[in-house]
Amino acid sequence: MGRTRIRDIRHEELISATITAVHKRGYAVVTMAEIAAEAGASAASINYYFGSKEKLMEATMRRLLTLLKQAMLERYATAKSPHERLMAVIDANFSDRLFTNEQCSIWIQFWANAPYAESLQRLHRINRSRVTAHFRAELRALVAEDRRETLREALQCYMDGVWLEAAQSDTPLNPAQARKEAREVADLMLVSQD
Amino acid sequence: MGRTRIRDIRHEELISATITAVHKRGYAVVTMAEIAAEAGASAASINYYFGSKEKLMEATMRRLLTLLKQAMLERYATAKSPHERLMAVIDANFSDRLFTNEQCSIWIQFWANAPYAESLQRLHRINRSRVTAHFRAELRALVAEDRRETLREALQCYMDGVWLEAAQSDTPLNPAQARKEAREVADLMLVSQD
DNA sequence: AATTTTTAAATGGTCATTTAAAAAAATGAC
DNA sequence: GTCATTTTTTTAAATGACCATTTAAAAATT
Repeated sequence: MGRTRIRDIRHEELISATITAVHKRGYAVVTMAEIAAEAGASAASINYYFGSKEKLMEATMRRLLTLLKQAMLERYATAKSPHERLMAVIDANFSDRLFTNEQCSIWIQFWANAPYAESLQRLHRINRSRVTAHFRAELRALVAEDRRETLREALQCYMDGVWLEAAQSDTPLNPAQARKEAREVADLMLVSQD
Repeated sequence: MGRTRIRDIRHEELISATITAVHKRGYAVVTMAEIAAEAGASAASINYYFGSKEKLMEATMRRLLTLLKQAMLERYATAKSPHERLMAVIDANFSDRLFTNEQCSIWIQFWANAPYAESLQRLHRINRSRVTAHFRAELRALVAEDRRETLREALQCYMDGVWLEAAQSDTPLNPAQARKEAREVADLMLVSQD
């Protein structure tokens, strides 16, 4: 058992601290010392556990992707129809756990820096592909082929845009409201199809 | 006449160089020396003309906002109906002059850094307010009141999302195609209204 | 000759990463 | 259980870069 216990705990702590510190200070300027302070550790220990600042950022982004994937699978489990499953993908993106100021903020930070760091770009693409695949699968049963891709693109861009706007907000977000609006928008687009 | 001629030329050149350099290297890591090299000048001359790196970034962002405003006004001039004016706002955002890899890229860079720099945040808010106001004004004649804000939000988020995605692309963008799709999306949402 | 523009070099500061040593935890023989 | 030994974890301090900004002087323009 607990062979790697401390190692795991420190990974958790330092990734958490990274999320908080990047949100507070911005990816562009946050320092190892600031992240370490946030976790009550020293900058040197980050390198002991992660090897470099870049690898820490990569691990942090990977954590965010895992959270989103989990939220998506959770909701998929109980959804029965294509329409319900489409809404499950939407709900996952705006779930209480994910749609917070801190996470929207850091998500955008990674997003903006993805084009300049191979490792971030890879992760970013994997994530987008997954969401695209889910949308395509469910829209197949809901929308005529000639409009399907337009609608999928529109929905995905809309969701990205909501996150982008949320990242600028300095008042607490309202995930339930965001889900409701996103469902309305999706239905608005689907209506003209039946 | 030409009293401030050279000054104006240098401002132009250095802002252009900033756009290119930030696109190439990222806001997070671009240096004064790189920007200067892009313009065939020295880092010291940037400080001579702009005072500091931060002020250069602010001036560059201001230039981008001016371009967008101009594109919007140009198209507004020939639009006659609310629907045409709505499309004018959309077209402006995806005009040939603005919807390029370089500009989408730098726009996202500024966007991501706005929460951490007072001067950028101010400019960013001014811009969003302007777009919001235009949309509200035109949608008033096109959409019932109870759905108006949802639709406006959706459209704005969609457009932001398209820019965000464009910034990740490494193949040349297609502004005409983007305009066509955006119009389709807008009409799709308007259809369910009449 | 006076003013504006330009830059090489100096300055001062910041930061990621490494190093070397200390502290803490685990191991295991008794 | 205890204590010496080995391994893991932690950090203070050193290192070596890098960079924005300033300075002082030269070059260009008026």
